[in-house]
Amino acid sequence: MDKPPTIADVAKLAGVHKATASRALNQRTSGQVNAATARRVLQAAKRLNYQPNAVARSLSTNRSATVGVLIPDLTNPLFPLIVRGIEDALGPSGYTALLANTDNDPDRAEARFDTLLSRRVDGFLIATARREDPLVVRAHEQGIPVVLVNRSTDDPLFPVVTGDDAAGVAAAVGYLTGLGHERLAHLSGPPAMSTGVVRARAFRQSAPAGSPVVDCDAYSDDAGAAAARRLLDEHPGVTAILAGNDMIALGALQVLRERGLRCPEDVSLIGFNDMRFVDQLVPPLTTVHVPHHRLGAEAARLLLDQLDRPGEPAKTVSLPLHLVVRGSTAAPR
Amino acid sequence: MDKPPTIADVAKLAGVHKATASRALNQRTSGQVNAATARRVLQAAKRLNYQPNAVARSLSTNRSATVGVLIPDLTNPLFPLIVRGIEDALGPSGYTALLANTDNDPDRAEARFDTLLSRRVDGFLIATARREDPLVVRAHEQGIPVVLVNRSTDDPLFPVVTGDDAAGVAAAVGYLTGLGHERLAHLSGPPAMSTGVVRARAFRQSAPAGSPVVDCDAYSDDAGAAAARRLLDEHPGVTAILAGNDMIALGALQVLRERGLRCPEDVSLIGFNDMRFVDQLVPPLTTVHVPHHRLGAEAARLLLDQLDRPGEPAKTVSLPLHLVVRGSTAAPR
DNA sequence: CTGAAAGCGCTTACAG
DNA sequence: CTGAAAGCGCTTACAG
Repeated sequence: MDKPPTIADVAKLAGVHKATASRALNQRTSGQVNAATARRVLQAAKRLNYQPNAVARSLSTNRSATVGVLIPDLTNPLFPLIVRGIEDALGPSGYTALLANTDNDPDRAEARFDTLLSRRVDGFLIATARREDPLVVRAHEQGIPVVLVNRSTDDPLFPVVTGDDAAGVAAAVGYLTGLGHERLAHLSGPPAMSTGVVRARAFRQSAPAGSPVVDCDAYSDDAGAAAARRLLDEHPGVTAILAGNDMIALGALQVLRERGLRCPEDVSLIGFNDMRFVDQLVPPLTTVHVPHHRLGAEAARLLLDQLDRPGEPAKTVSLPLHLVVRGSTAAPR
Repeated sequence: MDKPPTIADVAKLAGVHKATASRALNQRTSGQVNAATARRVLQAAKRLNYQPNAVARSLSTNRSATVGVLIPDLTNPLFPLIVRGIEDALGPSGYTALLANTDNDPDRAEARFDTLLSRRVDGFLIATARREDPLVVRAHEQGIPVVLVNRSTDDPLFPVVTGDDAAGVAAAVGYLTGLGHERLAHLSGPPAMSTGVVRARAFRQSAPAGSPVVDCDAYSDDAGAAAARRLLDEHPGVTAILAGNDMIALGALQVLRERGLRCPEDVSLIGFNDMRFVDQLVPPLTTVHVPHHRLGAEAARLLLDQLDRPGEPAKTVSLPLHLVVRGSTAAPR
């Protein structure tokens, strides 16, 4: 119940000045102090159960050992994986992630960004980027260290860690055509997001010329269902659908059922992400696996690099994806 | 790129002392300053785009406006809901949640707890409690404000927010017996957790005397599958299973398939939690719905209460649950 | 190798 | 109603 011990308490118990105690206690400076003295300080700290006050340290060093993480919504199963990747990579360096959900709302994102700034985060990991993102531009103007993860901006203002979507789409399309499908379609993600356009572009390049592409408003099952209805109305002969992501695939699956089309017998379906539980659907979903945990971990490492050595040339990382074949795909009849 | 403005900059621009600027800027103390002066300060702050430094404020007020949140694993779909509930309830008060994953490892939990303490969180929300939890005891001894959420300890050292598990189990069992089932069984959660024993106890009270209960080692599909195998080996005549949670139900469902038992025709199955996507399984899972978002929000509010008025009598909250009937249950044949 | 001092950016009794 | 001062708990040039 009493106040936790301060460095002054440790110094007094060890019989040294608190500056000396500080040096002894810090990895980086402990070499500056006599070994025997250092030992006394460490003992004193242990006896008092001393825990340095991170708030005070932040104020004096002007670094909070904290990074802001902007995600759309923790409740979307992709992001917990990314966040754990981030935390697992940050942990060993003593950094803590401060999470903020934007709900895909730019105003909310801006507000969260500001409160994170007022908490003096050392940098940001942004998983909410739109292709033209005023927040990202602002961060760049203010010279704040940032790494983009999962989604990118058109203008590459910062290092980015994404999956190799183009290759993933090519693999999916190749698998479908290899099965003998000729009438493919793509239910593409929102055009305001890099993942939406990159996957759509890759689809156009690898699928038979003229294969239909229908945009979804959002990465949601509802948007996917709406798009699937439009697609099937206009192109009833489609035998295989590549969805912009798994949520869209879920919506499409529901529409197939609605219309009495069997999957995969009548229409094959491929998702994107390999999110949790899609292997438990009926049929189990064939999808492109994205290593979200690694995405987060790589992004965190890149940010840590920036923080350690500002001004170093910033890498950009594209992680390989692979197709996971399950039950929602088959040769056309 | 230049340093962000401080309150001294604001004060200078407004032509007042920084103490006055501080008073004007803070809700609670703005009444102490002349209205016109206050207006000048606010204008100056706006012109400079002044954002108070939360770190400096924390050091001087000895409050960080930050709470530590201990969860087992963000990757388990229950917890993002709880966490969002917490964040949504904390937000309006200006508090930020600091998340820590314990992976159900007591040592990790202790380490996380300590680093959160060193960041001077004002209190904790603990979703990782075991029935006998040394960490909870320690928090209590140190007089730190804590609210337990989802799981409780045997010794009620702190306010707790949980679902009304007993009622939920009673509803599930009642529904099953109402359908005509007489040979029920329970695959119970880990006995080290309150949810495990509370649900098992309620099952014993509401199910026909002698109905078998098999413990699972963990709330996982693997543990659920193992337990289901043991159950079916010893009690092949069972016609309805109540699982300790949805993950256990998933494991059980898999074992039913393994053994060529149809669900719900041969065996009815009920889960617990109503986690995301269980409505998309085949068959869609009948389960007891737990309002995880509200659980988190209520717990956060209780903690905020404690923080506002320390020493107030602490409430304990038990939220009502309801059975969601879907396709995994039917009358016995 | 160690100490004395200043400073990080706020807040808050204490005077007036 | 406002200012001057002290203090929160650290770190880090600067001397010696």
